[in-house]
Amino acid sequence: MLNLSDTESRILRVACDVFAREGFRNADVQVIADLAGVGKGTVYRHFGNKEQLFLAASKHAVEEVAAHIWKDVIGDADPDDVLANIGTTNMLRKIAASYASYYQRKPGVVELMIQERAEFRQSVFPTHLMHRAEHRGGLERLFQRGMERGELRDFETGPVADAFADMLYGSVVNGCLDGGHQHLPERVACAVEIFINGLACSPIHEE
Amino acid sequence: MLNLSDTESRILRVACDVFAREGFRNADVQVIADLAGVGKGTVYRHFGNKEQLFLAASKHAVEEVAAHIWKDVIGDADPDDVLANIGTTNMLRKIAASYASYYQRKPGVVELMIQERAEFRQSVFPTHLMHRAEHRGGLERLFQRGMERGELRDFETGPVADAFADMLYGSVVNGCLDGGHQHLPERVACAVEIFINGLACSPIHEE
Amino acid sequence: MLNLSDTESRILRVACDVFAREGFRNADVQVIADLAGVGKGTVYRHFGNKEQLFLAASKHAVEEVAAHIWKDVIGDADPDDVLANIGTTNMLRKIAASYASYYQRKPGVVELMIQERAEFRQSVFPTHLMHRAEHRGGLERLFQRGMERGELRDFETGPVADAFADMLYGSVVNGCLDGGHQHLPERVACAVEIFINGLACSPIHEE
Amino acid sequence: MLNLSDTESRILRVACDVFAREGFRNADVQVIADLAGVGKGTVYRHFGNKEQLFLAASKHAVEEVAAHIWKDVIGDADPDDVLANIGTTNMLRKIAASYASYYQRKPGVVELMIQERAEFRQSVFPTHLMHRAEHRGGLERLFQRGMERGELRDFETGPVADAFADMLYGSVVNGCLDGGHQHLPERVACAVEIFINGLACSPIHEE
DNA sequence: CATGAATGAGTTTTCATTCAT
DNA sequence: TATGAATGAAAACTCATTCAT
Repeated sequence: MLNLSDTESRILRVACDVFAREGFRNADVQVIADLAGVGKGTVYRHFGNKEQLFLAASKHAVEEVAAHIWKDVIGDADPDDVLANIGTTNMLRKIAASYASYYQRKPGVVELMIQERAEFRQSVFPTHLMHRAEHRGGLERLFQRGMERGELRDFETGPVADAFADMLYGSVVNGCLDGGHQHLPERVACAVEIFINGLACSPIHEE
Repeated sequence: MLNLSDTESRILRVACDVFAREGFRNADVQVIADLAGVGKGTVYRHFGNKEQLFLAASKHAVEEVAAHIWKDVIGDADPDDVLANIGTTNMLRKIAASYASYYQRKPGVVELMIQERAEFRQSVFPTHLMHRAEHRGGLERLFQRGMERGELRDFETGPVADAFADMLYGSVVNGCLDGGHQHLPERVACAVEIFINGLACSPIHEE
Repeated sequence: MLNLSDTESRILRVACDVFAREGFRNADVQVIADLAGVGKGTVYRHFGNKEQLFLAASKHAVEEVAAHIWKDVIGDADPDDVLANIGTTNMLRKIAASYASYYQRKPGVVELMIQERAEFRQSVFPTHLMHRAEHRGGLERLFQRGMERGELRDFETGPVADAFADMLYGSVVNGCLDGGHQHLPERVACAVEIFINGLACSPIHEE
Repeated sequence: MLNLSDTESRILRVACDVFAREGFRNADVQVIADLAGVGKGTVYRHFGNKEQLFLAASKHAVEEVAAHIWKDVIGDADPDDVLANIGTTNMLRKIAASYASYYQRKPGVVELMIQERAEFRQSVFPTHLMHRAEHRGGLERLFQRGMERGELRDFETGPVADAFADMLYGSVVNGCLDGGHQHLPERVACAVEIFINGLACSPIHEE
């Protein structure tokens, strides 16, 4: 996000790869330095310690995801126009599809997310990311609009946003095992479809 | 599952705690041995190495979850009778609720799952567990029945089972951050409700 | 002082040498381990960390000095008998001479004392040591006796003991530079003589 | 002593503080540069390396002590006049008192001396300093005069000067532990008094 | 002259694993 | 079979020194 020097972004790129491949604990800062073509001291000079390096790499990766989705779903258009044109449910489908396709191409970023959750007990991912992706209200706002437009049933937006994010998270984390990332788009699409339309034959919408 | 000596099950119990608290890499086998009241060599004699110890602990914990859910949902009754009595969707609700309540009480087990995914790139959790939990067909079988009974729409059972499991996984993993485990039941219940009934106002079931 | 295992005392002996030769910061624990013929881990297992190792080595050395002086000056006799036989001033001379001869033979111990003062801002040495050496009253007690016996002028014992110890300390520390330790006995003897008899021609004893 | 640029003397002043506080090994040249408000390269340009920087700082501090004592004891007067006026023993008392009061105010300088002794096995202090302080014969010369004037008993001046310096050194080094520097003047005064008048009741001057 | 980014040699410390008792 | 002392490979991190700007 902030201006990164050339050296810093090269280190960060390499760090993402190495941390994704080896995991946080297993990764050797020396290896990162070597692959980035700098001295180990340089890595420490710029990022302080291994932990901060990891966090920076993780943040960096996640911001790229957010930027990618935004570009994919909204592009240069006005978000409201897009929403008006395609409707809330299609918007959700597009977001999910964009998500899935990103991680299909870069499954390493999933490992980064998992490492962060495992080591630091912080999930950089779900809702927060979406928030950023929308640059305002975020997912909750999207659900809010959908309800106002009569496209979605009435729910509290918070829990629904959580549920959506949790589902994506679960799909991506479990879908990226043993090369399963190749089927990520289908896996996510199926989940989203159920999420939107429900599994049961006779919905109790009118309850 | 297999017959564990007294010593072994004590070690395993302690290992679960320590691995959950410290993470796999961070955990010290010496500490586990001390807390279990045995020598370090004894731990290695029984479990070979740290990795196998972790895997055994993880498996142990997950089997307890499965047993708990089975007892909670099925008890001593005949599974088919239970299903006939309460219906497929309520069965799903009960499974999810049981799950949530278990992890609410033992959030450490969630950390174990995450560690396993992070370190060994294996998710011990979702489908597999359900399989075991049902002691036959598992989740897929349940969905199969639901479709046959006309309670669920027609889907391929595999992807639906994945979607359900992914959703639970995501809810639990993200719901157990910063003491959030206290709200796990609500979080899971909301997700399941959406999953069953859908988010959209006008389902396209008939499309 | 406490029972040291064979391994521990070997490590300690080597550590004294290495710390004396290289200084605390400059010493490499690996070198100590190698010279002691044990693995580096063994050193850490027994002494925790470099700092504690140093402190243990320093304490060990100082206790040897104390034991040496005691044996030299008192031997197996009764301290009071010795004092009665030779008088207070000769006792001081003997203590100082024993001190000097010890450090003449083992100038490395002086470096240990200096390192401790420099790194940890604690002077393991002067009064304290004497205290231990006497196994009761210590230096102060000796001065007390001397005054009671009319051999010494009236002073507060505390400051006098400090002055005596400071003088010994200064002589030893400065006398062990550039191989000067060979002249340590003379240097110390001269200082003690002045200390006892004064430098001025017309003492103001009767003031 | 030599002409120092503004930058150099600022660096030196800061270096004294930092070395005194942290010790030689522990001190970080970067910190010195920062506190002096210059780049790290500038420090190296002016002083070559860390060791020379320390030695320069130490020398600087010691020269200040010497200048202080000189001013305190001699002022602008003629040294011989002062000596004639107050006598040798009082001169010694004044030197010691001035010494003590200086270190009482700047105990950091003591640490510098100790560091130098510990790291470089050179004692910048005792005799040498006095030499400089007197700008000729120094301490030895003073004792020489005292003997000629019949104020001091006959001794070899070298050993006596050593003894005096050792005693001051020991008092200052051991007196500056744990805030003990507040009592430095008393500690030193007592030692000097003993040094001058002797501890024993019946001096053997006439032996 | 001044600067401060880059470097990498050098050290401490940890801990899984072994094996003699 | 149980033990726990010994081991040493492995890694994080520091900081004096250099040198291009």
